[in-house]
Amino acid sequence: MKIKELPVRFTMAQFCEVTPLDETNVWEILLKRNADRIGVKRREAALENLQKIFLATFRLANTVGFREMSLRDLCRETGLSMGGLYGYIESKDQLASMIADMVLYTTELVQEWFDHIADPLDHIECILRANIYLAETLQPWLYFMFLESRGLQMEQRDVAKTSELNIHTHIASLADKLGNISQVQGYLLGAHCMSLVQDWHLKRWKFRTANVSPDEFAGSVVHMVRSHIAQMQRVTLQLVN
Amino acid sequence: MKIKELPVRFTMAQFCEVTPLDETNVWEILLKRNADRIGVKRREAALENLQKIFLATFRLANTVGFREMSLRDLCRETGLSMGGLYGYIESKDQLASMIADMVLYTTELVQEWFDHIADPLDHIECILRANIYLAETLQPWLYFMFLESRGLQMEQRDVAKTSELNIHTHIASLADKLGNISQVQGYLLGAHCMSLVQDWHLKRWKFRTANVSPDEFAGSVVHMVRSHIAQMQRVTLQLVN
DNA sequence: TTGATTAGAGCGAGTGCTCGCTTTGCATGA
DNA sequence: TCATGCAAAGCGAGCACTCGCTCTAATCAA
Repeated sequence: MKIKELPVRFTMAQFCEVTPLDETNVWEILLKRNADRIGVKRREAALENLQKIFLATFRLANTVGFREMSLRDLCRETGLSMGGLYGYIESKDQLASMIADMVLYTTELVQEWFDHIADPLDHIECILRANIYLAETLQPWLYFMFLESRGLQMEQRDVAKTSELNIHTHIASLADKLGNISQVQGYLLGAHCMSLVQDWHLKRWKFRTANVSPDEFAGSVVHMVRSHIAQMQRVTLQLVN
Repeated sequence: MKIKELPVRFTMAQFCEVTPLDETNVWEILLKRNADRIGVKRREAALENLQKIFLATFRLANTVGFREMSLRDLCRETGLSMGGLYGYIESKDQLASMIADMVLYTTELVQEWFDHIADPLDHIECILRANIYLAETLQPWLYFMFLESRGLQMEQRDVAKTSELNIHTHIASLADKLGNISQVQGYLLGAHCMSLVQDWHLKRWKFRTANVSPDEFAGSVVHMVRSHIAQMQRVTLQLVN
């Protein structure tokens, strides 16, 4: 199935079928995008160790924080030595940069997937669903970026902000197409959408204990956004008549 | 004006009139709650320096992060010396604990302010508005807690989570009173409310550049939540008939 | 053997915190 | 009014320690 064949109200399972970003080839993409910096030649070992390093980084950074996670902790957690670790990264900062790069790459990839959808409301629903399902697959990556971006170098620092603003203004411009919605209302709609979507990876602990599925969550978010827009149009029409 | 005299759709200005948490007496509360640990006796100087220390902490921690902010940075920023600083705090960790304590104190204070409001929908609106306006006054405190709670000691660690869960379940239980709303729907409503409210202090940079006022933001959030609830009840009724 | 990979001691920079010392603010007595 | 005395408050070099990172000897695979 291709992306263009997805129904508007697509599920997590359907999304996973069409996306080129599942949990196995994430590591291949990572290796490919940083091939020049990674000294280790044996591809299999490299993939395995990359996975170890990044999963351990997420485990440590997402519980105590990236800066307070020492490289000695990381070595113990991965089973690698200091020297071994430095075959894959060239500095601790650059380890964070690789994560930022990966997040930027994937979010930009999704950005244009639904430009073929004519109806602005449906277009918004697709963007919401895609970003929630993406946040399900890449949760530790996105969570890391949100919480640690302050500690990164200038270049990576604004990745999270720019990515957010891109989607935000995209949704606002779609709202503008609907008519009967003021500029401020459209702007706030965009903000609310971002907030609701990000909730899925920011509060993963909450939804896991409550046993809420990504499909239920996405359905609820979409319902809320659609109700909000419909009510705005209804009220404005009342005022106009 | 008393809290019980507030209209349901109260504004930021009205909220500021009734709340005992404005920007000046925050420091008095802070001093009072930590009087035993603060060595400095002269009240005026103490208040002034406490303000300097905490504002500088927010400035530094909210740009580079609390753990990577060194106490020497803090000294430079406040104009105090290392020894002078330690007249007000007993350790760097305890500086963070004071912030956590303050946040816990204020959020618990607001918790029961609107229990006299009978209509669940109005009750929810009041909770939403109060928490947004509170987030306007205490933005750096709440932002700090959200981003740094991982780095704190065990006791302070869950302050943010517990506080969030309290309001979340409170809203969910109010939704339950409305009838025609399933448990999952109510739970997700609570989650969405928290997410939308927190957006105001988490993305302050965005709303500042876009020149959105707290009243506009609160109005939009309330509109969205009310539309969502109304639509849920409408659809369920249709299914029932 | 030979090239790739690992191990882990070691380095200097930077950290949170202490402590002996100096400066400040203010009640007192003339 | 003004010198005096003395806690209170502030200062900052120095301590022990951890950090990110490097480097060389040992080990492994082919």
